[in-house]
Amino acid sequence: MPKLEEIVQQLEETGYRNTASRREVIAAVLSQRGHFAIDDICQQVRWAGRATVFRTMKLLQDTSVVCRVLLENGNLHYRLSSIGHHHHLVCVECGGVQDMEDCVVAEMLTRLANQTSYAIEGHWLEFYGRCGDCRVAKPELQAV
Amino acid sequence: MPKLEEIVQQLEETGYRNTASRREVIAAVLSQRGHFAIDDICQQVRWAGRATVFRTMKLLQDTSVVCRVLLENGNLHYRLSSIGHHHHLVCVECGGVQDMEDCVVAEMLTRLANQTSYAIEGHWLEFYGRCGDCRVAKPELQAV
DNA sequence: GTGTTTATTGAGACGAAGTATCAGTTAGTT
DNA sequence: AACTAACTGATACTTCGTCTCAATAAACAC
Ligand SMILES: [Mn+2]
Ligand SMILES: [Mn+2]
Ligand SMILES: [Zn+2]
Ligand SMILES: [Zn+2]
Repeated sequence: MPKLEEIVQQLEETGYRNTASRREVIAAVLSQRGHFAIDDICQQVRWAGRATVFRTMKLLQDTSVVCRVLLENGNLHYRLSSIGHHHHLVCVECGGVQDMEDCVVAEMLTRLANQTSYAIEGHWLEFYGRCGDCRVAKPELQAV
Repeated sequence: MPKLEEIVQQLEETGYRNTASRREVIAAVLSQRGHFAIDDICQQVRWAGRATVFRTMKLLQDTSVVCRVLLENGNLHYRLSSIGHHHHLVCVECGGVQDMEDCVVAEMLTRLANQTSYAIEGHWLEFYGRCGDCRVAKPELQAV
């Protein structure tokens, strides 16, 4: 979990400038718990403009500081990420997210490469369910 | 691949009314090739309003007449679907889509149920790559 | 420090996607 | 024919994200 200074420095080494707005957005992101929408950052930020929030979020995606979480309703959220490529287990009740560090489909990629003529370049995978706590709280609903 | 009359009849049996607008939207959907956006339907339709197109598309999703295709850029498209649960292999160059009838992660679900406290209720999985034809046309780009 | 260059900023316009409202219409039923 | 609940569509609205562009401020060289 990198700190503000580390992130800024890494950006500087890649040629990005160390600006006050950028720092404010990154600080707001680092203060988040769980997953959050871009709009959450926009509201938490004082002077940084909306466009800058979007621009900075894209930078943080590219540098793997945050990962994207596709909610079941289609909304796109973000989340601090200390690991590389991974997938999510999202609780549809409490919104809790669990990282799955082992990529389930990695082993599938070579199989796909053989069975089809496609060259696989990427994939999107999210799991939805109800976490243990929520199942205890409302046991009447059970997965099929 | 169900025909218009079959779809309408199935909807009627579920309590939905057989209306002219609904038929027009469904007919437009059935005329599509490959994947399409809702806006494509809105433009192809004469009298049916935009709200009705969205409403009817939701019906067609629920009855598995169409499936959703999440494009790499985040756009949501639709596609006629004759099969049940499946996933997609999307060519990022030509937009071609190939159905993957075997669900790769099905076997993973029981493993997840054991390893975590989550009750898995659903998942989203899409693959992106370049199809055989596009690879032949522009062989310089190769997947890693 | 001063000046130059170039990336960056933010206000605001814009567009796409989807939802909410609601008075008027229509399908199915009696 | 009358009734009623479902449906429609125009329109307003929200949310998400991009684009533009004049103004600003890093970084760097002197
Ligand atoms: Mn994550
Ligand atoms: Mn499909
Ligand atoms: Zn993966
Ligand atoms: Zn599946």
